[in-house]
Amino acid sequence: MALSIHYQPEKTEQQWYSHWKSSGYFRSVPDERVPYAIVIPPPNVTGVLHMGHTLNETVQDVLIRRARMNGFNACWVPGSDHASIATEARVVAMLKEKGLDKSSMTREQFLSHAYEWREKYGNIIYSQIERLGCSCDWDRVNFTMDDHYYQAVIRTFVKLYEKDLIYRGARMIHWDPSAKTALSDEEVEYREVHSVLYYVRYRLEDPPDPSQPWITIATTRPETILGDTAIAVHPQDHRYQDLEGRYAQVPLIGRRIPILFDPYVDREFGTGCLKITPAHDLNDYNLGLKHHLPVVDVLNPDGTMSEAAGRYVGEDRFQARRKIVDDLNSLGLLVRKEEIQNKLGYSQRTEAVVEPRISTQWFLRMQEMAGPALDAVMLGDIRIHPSDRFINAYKNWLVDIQDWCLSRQLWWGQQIPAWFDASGNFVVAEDEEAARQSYRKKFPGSDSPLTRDPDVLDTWFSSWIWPIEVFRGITEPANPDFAYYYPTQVLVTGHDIIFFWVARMIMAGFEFENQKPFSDVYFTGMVRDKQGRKMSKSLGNSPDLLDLISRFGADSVRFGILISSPAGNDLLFDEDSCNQGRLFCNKMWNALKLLRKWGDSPFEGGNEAIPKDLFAVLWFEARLREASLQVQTQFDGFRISEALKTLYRLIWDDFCSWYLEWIKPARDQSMDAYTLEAVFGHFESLLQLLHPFMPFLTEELYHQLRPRGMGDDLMVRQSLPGLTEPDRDLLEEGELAKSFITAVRDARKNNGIPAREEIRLGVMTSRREVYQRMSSVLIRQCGSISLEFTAKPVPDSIPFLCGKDNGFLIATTEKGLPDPGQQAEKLRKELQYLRGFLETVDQKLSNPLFLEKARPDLIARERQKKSDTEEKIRSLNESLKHIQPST
RNA sequence: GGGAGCAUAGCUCAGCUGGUUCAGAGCAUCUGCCUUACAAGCAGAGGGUCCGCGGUUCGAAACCGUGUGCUCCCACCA
Repeated sequence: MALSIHYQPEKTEQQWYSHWKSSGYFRSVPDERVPYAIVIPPPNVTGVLHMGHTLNETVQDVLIRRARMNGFNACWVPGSDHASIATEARVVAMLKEKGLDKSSMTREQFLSHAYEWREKYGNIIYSQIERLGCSCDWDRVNFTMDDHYYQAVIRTFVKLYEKDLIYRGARMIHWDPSAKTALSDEEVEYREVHSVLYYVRYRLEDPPDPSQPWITIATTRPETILGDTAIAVHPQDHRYQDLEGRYAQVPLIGRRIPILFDPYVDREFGTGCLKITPAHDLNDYNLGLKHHLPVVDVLNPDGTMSEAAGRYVGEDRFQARRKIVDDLNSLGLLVRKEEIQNKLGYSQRTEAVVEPRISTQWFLRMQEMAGPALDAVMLGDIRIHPSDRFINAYKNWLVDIQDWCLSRQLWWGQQIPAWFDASGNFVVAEDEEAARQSYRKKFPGSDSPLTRDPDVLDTWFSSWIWPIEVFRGITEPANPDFAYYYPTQVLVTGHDIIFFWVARMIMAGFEFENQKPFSDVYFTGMVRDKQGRKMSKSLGNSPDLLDLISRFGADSVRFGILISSPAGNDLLFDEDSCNQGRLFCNKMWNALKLLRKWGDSPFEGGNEAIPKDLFAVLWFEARLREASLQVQTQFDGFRISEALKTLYRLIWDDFCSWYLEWIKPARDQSMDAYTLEAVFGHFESLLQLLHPFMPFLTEELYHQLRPRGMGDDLMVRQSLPGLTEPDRDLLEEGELAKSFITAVRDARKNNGIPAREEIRLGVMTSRREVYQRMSSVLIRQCGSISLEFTAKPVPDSIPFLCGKDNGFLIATTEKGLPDPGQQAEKLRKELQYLRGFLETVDQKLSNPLFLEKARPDLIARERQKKSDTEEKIRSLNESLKHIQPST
């Protein structure tokens, strides 16, 4: 069957994927092999795969496929995250479109809509992961809202509560007015924005100087003026010394508030007077506590003004700000406005400006858990790659850790297992029955009905046990899977969730299992576009993965994202790199066509098939080993992108451009059986090395190369080329052959001798046997009819230099070659360079300090350099002598 | 305000233990080739103040200090 001109991924990818899947290759169960487990960072259940995922999943698949080929029991656990706040926001929006309002339905009704949504869209992400070729064990899919998982989350909550690590209390927290829920500190993103600083006059009561009846404060949030309960100045601020013990009036509402002295106030900022609104600012809250100030909350949970805001009630906070500024202005209380830069907190999920808000929530004490998590990384029990950048951040976060606000005022998630009686007493238990028992014990005699806390838990409180519970480590702690796979090997994720997820998983690992969750963490960079901008929906610069795959093929996309991905650095993604991947696929496809052609017309010359180009075969053998070792080293250091580059060069340059050309039979000849078998074997080794990166292409080529029996699939072939030291001499000789051929091509080009014009070659060398070994390769590749050894320069030839050896292009006809004057010029330049080089070497060698202090082997190397260079110069001079007469 | 990282060819980046892997790779550019696997290809070439300054050293792209310029993280200055 004739092979198509180009590789056609669309014809093979889906087919191979289903073959692998139905053959059970993705499935992993405990056995006697060493496990190699990776848990996927669970994408949001209703999300689609973006380029960041593409990078992460590809890296994971590369690691897991390579581990599988290396004989490990590789297990990649897929799954998804219920993503409480993000998903709930989307479901609410979807309902709104249908004319339904969350607030008018029961929890059960809402959840049934949410589950319906999940049923409808929750599997999209999995099919995209499949399209990418990921070898996940699909029998192990976990979802953070699965029954067992839900149960596990509840159980950990109860455990921590019983250890007194979870508490409930009123604190100032970050509030998302759009999602109407509390957030953790980590879910707030600060952005630099342009703001207006308003200078507002407050009337002083009984002013010490009646001509100065005002005190002016500066604020960026005039709408919170209505919640002011004091004004503060610095105790040493001479401007305000006479205000001690006096009172001022809040504009618009006339509330009487004290003027306090507190060193917290920055005298340099604004007017040096600070308005204090304990309900709406963390610092003010703390000052309020210190000075026993009342708290006036002027905002509703949805960000509108509350009853306390008087006539502004019901207005949106930003609307109210404008109105209040207008009102202050018309009352003559607005002194001036000033543009300033400041930072505002935004909700990571909804983009709403967060409000500091006093609220009763559930918190987890983190201090105690931070210790083991810190030690694990600092002592190297868990290794972070690349380490330098992230260890510090990790350390700082843990050292200065804050308690974790766990509760969210949402419905989509694990409902907090706390039950309250009518008077606010509560118990924490795994289920209602247990809660009742516990309640009776704790509050004997009281028989109030119990209602469950309506709030759910932070999504990250469920994902932090991911590496444990995907193996049922919490709900069925004694099960064999958990014992076998935990701890897992590698976690591959973006560095943006180091605190959200990675640090907390490490804590959970030690807290619940007394054991790290993984040994290595590999942080990928953020995927950016060509101009370095973050990929985002609003910029429209995030390519559609399925579209990319349909245009380039999954392997090319994998290639494209990996080749531009230096470890840990942000990567600038450009479609062109996928195209480069596509060209690479074609290159290999064409190599296959060549091999097939050779295989189709085998050598007819009898049994004594003497390999003509044994040198080439042995050289490539060595080169393959060398590259395999490099690749292994690169994998060991998680330099995945480098490993792919190594293979790319090995395949394109060494295999295709050199090796295949070297062994290519002459036009009317066939390939001998030995070489044929060798090159087929080499190709298979290359396919295997490349398979983790480009699984579809390599599997297809593996089967196209020759017929295979049942179950002989590349994906499960477990014999990666052995890691034995290559023959260094052979490698060096291969390089010599390459540079000789290049030198001849260069000389041809410089002297206008077409590639097909026959020549003879002469070489003046001390390594005759080496040249003899590769002579057939050199002769053919140089378009020569012979290679002659000569003791002195050949007259009327074009000389060139190859290493220390002199080479000569010799004419085969009477007509001769063009005037070598051109070439002489080139050689003179070379000579000049060599003389300069020799000078630097001589300088070193004549420096007594160098001879005294440098390592002996380095001195020997310099001496070698010197004699080599001198020899080259001698050779060149001699060649030039023979050219000169004719110029 | 605190901390971290980066600066090497037009672009994106390697360069690990200071010295023959030392100034590299890919892409881009230029030149010549429709050579019987591949023109989506082949062959060849050009291209650099290794950010500036100072120091350590026999020797620095690499180590130290410093300046400059980007990037990121953390932090409650209205």
